[in-house]
Amino acid sequence: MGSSRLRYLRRAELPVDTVELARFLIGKFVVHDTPAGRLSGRIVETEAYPIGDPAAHSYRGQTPRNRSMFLKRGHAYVYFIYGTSYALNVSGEIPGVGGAVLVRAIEPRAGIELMQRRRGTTRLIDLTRGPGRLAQALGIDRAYDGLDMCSPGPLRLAVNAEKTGRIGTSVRIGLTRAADRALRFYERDSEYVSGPRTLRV
DNA sequence: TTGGCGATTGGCT
DNA sequence: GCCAATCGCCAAT
Repeated sequence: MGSSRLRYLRRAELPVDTVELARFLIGKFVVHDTPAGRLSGRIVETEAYPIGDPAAHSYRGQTPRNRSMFLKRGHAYVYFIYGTSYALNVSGEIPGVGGAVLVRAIEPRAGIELMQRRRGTTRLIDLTRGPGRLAQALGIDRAYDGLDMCSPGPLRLAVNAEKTGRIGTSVRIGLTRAADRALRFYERDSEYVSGPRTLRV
């Protein structure tokens, strides 16, 4: 079992590049400490929304909604989409430059019971597969937008001694613009990756 | 002030 | 696999 102790990631450990960060974050952990206990999961799928990307919310410049994308790397950018779901991102560039990594799927680890309650299902596989689902399971909403995940606080990035499996690459999911760019990263052997089978080789 | 649209999900076929 | 639900954002009026 891979349950060795977690160590919080320092900002200096994060690559100063959104695409590199997207790959780096595979196998790392999202940790949410709540009054009801710790919720955590191992990141198995990400997408990069880098500088100059027409599909990125930051493409047309800073606005009230996307301002967290312009914070120094390691800050949470949380947005609400389709009237139904929140999505958790990690900013990936220097201050004033927009770029972020969408966390698309995690493997649930700590606080599974609480996640099941929040999600209204006990099926592990459906708990945190997809950006909206993992945000709901972890209890992340707009209140978490702008939080520094590399400083003391409820939401952190962490790592442990587990090895990361082979990482696959594909186009991103659900886009119309810049839909051809291979900016999605995932752990090949994970059961907890979202998206169609055809994107999983 | 407004309307078109989106980095999704869940339910139904 | 397909499609409706749902609502905040922002470019254009």
